[in-house]
Amino acid sequence: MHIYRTHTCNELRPAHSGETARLSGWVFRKRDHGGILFIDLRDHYGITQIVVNPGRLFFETLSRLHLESVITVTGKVTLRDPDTVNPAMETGEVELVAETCELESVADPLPLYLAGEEEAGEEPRLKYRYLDLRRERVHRNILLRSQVISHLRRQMEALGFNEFQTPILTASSPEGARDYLVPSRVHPGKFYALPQAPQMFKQLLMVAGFDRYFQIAPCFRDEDARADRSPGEFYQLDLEMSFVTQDEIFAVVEQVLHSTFMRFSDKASDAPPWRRIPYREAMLKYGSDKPDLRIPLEMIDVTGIFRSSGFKAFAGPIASGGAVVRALPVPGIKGQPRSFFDKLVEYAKSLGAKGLAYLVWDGETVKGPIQKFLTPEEIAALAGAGGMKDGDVMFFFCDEASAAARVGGDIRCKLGRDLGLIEKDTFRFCWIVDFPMYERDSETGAIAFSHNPFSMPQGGLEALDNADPLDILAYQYDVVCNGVELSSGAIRNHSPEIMYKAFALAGYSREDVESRFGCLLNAFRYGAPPHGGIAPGVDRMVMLLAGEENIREVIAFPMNQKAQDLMMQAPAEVSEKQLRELHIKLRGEPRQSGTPPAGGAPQSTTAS
RNA sequence: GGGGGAGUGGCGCAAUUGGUUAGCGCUCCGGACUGUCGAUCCGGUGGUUGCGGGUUCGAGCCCCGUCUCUCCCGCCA
Repeated sequence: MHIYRTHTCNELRPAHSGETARLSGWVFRKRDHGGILFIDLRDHYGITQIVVNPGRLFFETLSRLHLESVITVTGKVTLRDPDTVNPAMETGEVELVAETCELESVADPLPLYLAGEEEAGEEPRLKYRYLDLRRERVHRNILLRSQVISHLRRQMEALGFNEFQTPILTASSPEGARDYLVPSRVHPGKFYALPQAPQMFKQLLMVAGFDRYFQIAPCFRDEDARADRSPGEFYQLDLEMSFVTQDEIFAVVEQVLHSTFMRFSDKASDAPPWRRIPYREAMLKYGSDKPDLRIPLEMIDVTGIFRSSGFKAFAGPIASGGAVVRALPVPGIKGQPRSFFDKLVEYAKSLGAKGLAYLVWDGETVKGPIQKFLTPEEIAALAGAGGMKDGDVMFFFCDEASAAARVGGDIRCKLGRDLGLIEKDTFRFCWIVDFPMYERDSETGAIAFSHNPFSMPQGGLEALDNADPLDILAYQYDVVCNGVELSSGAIRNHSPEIMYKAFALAGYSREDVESRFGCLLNAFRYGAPPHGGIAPGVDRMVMLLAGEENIREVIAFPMNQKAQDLMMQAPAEVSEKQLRELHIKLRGEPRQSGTPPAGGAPQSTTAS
């Protein structure tokens, strides 16, 4: 007999009754009746009830054993009496009657309680992550992640993609997020950077003629966390294809993601081809470039109706500052209490709006704070534009276009949540296409790349030469699911000539481009295939599939919001010897934390 | 860098407008119990209410500072 187990804890069934079996696992729960002891023994696969009868030498030991101790139990598989069957357990028709028992690992009292429904706070959970990961929900999430990644690999290989590795120690990229830097021992004063994405490498693999690349790629960006953004590192299904159009890339992503979402979730999922929404339309209708299409509300532009109206708070900014007015019609909420509208006005102000105007269609009349400023004709025009019926309410957002979109888009989502309008159990996918190539920097007023500077501008060189830069669109696209940006990609600019021009519009000289992107530029001089790609975020995909609101729930060992690993205590100080080898001298004194977290977190060092 | 929320025994939470000795569940420790399945019952240990100052006859609660966690903005080519 195997020294640890003959079966897993989710294997024994009535058919095994009478057999002698051996199980190993963690003591999940104990029910001690003094004369008889029940132990729920848990392993990766499931739970089996162990019965310990009185008289066994190990009865007393087991009854005093702490939860989560690891034991090996050998005994007879026995059918339970019909009235003691537990239908909630997969092994609930049988139990193992212990004859011998080995203690493999005796547990100390636990800092977290695992068998209860209530969940500990994030801090203890992350500090004792190896315990937290035993809990069924997180355990299942991590397993789902493993299966999703495996499925993605098989899909990609079936589509003729080859998986590559690219360097982790590489060069700092001059555009984009803050880099994580790694000092060089051999080259004093020089640094590697961890890749923000394998962007250049995958393009160079296309230049090298490999045609179809993919990688479950680790990406490192020193940016602050969000609920759906892990600080430090995350994974992308990075892919790149040669000799392709945007449509072909879309087809690959639609097939791979759709098959993944169908396979790993019971929720409905939009069948390809997915809706394509131009960036400008998304910003107008949804106030966001990652619209949650489960919310059945859309904004409209009503700037023209207010331009010459008597409502000076809107007409003034439209005339003088180029403000716009966006309207959000919401059906059937005239019966909401006054407090509902007051709270929404306060909420709008908290978002930076000056106020929140609205009109209520109530029977034959239209009421609301701004009704008295508008003529019947103007109100009729609004009713027509928004298709207003009795009971409907129209909210107005007047500001510079991006601010109006931001506030309107936020309130659209809030109303969707608060009014319970979000479609249940559904994944709504869309492509956001035709991103602008450039935008005006809000601080400096200069023209800057709005997204990826390596994207191919629509219209090519001719557009760069002749069009207003702010009107030029890029072959740049995002995949969005339920308001979560899953992926961003582009058809790349593979022409040095177009690249010089594109960068010139953003204020880069030829010399700048050559010094910063010389490698890619040079590669493109020796025969570069037209190519493009995309990189869906694996963590976010798993988060959506697992139904989690927080990305840490699908990462085995996540860092906290301040980019600390509470379990490994990273980042940490290093020895003077290590610093000396790396030619590094710290500039500031170590900062004294007021209260180290329980267990003594590392004191952070300020190297400003 | 900025804004919101939170911080009370090991864990999760409570404590009327500022008013008695800071309560409850779980864990833990001791005891009882032969069919439970979040076992039950009895008893017990465990707290400088994150930290430092202030107001007050009196502070878990109010004020100031500070630290920590979290959500958001900035940031994320």
